[in-house]
Amino acid sequence: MALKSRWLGLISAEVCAMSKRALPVTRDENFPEWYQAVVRDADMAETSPVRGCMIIKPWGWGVWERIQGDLDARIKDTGHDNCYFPLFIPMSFIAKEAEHVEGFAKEMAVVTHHRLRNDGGKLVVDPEAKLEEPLIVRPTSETIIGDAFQRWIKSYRDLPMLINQWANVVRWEMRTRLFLRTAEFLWQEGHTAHADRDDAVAETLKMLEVYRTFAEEVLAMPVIAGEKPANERFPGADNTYSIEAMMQDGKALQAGTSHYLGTHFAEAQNIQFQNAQGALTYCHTTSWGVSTRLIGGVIMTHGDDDGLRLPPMIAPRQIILVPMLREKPEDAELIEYCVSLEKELKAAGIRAFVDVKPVKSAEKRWNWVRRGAPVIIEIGGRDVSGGSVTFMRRDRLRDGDKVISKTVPRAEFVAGATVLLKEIQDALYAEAKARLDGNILTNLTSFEELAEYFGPATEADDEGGAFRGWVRVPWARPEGKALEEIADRLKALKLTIRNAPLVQESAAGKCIFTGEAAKEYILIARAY
RNA sequence: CGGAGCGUAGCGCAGCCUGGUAGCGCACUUGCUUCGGGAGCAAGGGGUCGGAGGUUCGAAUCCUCUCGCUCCGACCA
Repeated sequence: MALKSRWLGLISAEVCAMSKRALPVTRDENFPEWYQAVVRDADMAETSPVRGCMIIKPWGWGVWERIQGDLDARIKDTGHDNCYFPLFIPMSFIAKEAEHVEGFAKEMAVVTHHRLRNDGGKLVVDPEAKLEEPLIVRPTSETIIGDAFQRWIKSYRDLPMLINQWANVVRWEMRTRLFLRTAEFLWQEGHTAHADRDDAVAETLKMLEVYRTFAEEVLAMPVIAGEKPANERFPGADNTYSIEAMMQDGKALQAGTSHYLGTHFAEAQNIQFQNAQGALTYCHTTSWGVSTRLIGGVIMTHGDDDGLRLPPMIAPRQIILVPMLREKPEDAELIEYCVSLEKELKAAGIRAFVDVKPVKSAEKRWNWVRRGAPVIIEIGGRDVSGGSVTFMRRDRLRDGDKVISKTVPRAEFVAGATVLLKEIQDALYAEAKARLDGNILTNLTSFEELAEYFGPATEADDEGGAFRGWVRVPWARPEGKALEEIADRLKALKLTIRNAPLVQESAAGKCIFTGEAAKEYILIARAY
């Protein structure tokens, strides 16, 4: 048994002998550590000199670009136009909507000065350069966009006003994790104004559906779309909807939200229009967004113990060609073969890439495995002479501990490459879908059973302890104080209500919290 | 901001208790040999031990303060 491995000293010799994985830690050993290892070893991102902020590396950025590209098209297809609003928002704007301020006040970055001064060799903030009104760095843009809407919207003929922007926002979070929660993050935020409630609610649900289909079709990440309970609403919203995805440790990840804001912002910012009868009326507004957090969701949905597995649709490079270079004259032939193959694949609309870096081919292979490239081709002399292609599928990398590679005639590979990528996309989705469907418990009828299922919230759970899925229970949709109490009881178990699925059968039985007749089912889970 | 743990080479760690100015594995560089595959041998490069004070003849090691990271709590896309 070849135990001479870099993992010795990290993992026991027995574990090592059993399998050699591309990451220093497995999901079972410690899920949070595994997550960080993937982010690092897949070259996705790293922490920055600024606390809580991240540097998105080319491979991670490439994924974001794919996400942006596809989602942007869907947003435009549903009638929205892109635009851009400033990073800075006058502090007075934020103060306009009471709940909104309340929700964000504790995590806002504030700009108070506009100049530095050299004070005896030391750079200091120039007290003379104090801004009359402090600016806050946008945590979201409802208020500054609302201010524009107020000027842009005069008539019912201006409605609906449908806009979107791709931007960075800042929320000064206490605790950050790369992609999942960073102080600065990237997102798109859609903002719309409508003549009436029905139209605004329809928009809110339409965009939720755009997110759902996007997550499932592009990210291969199955989600459950539903409405958040009142205590989880966006500050200033009448209704908040979310899509929730199940990570491999069973926790839920809110992957996107859509809000019906009623007339709260319209009233606070005087967004009014004259209706057909000439009467001045408040608009109903919505907002909706998804962020770089999606990338964290992709990692925790599809990653395995060898690193990331990217759905082909968002992989910056879909098929990697690794020539088995040996620093010999034949190398040129290998490279030529790879380059011409790359050309053929590109002609078929595939993002192919020849990795000619002067690095050992085995090293290159494992680097691409960790990064999650969907297909990795290795071309040696035999492939060149035989006109064949030897490749690995990242989604089915191993049979036991053995790496599976397959050799097929070159023409056959090229002809089937698009289908192959589609198969990988579908396989990743199917795997994740089976996990989601198979881990929602629906037979619990009391809070005690719920508590028993999840067990006491222990430290061990946080290191990849026992897997706990989600629970679906009937409830009576209590509000106000009753809801607060329920949230507290759940909180003690580290649980939250994720959402009430939009698609569900009519509720039967009694609310497990209040004992009243159930109105609907809700999902409860531990969450990110 | 509270609780716990941790900061020693790019990554993962040992050394700290019992002070004597750094070590291991992987990665990196060079050479030779290998080669349908996460190679072997040899020779190298890289660290002011998170930072600042203090104790001491002498500090990675002891003391104080500070900064940062990870996990948990509160908060959240």
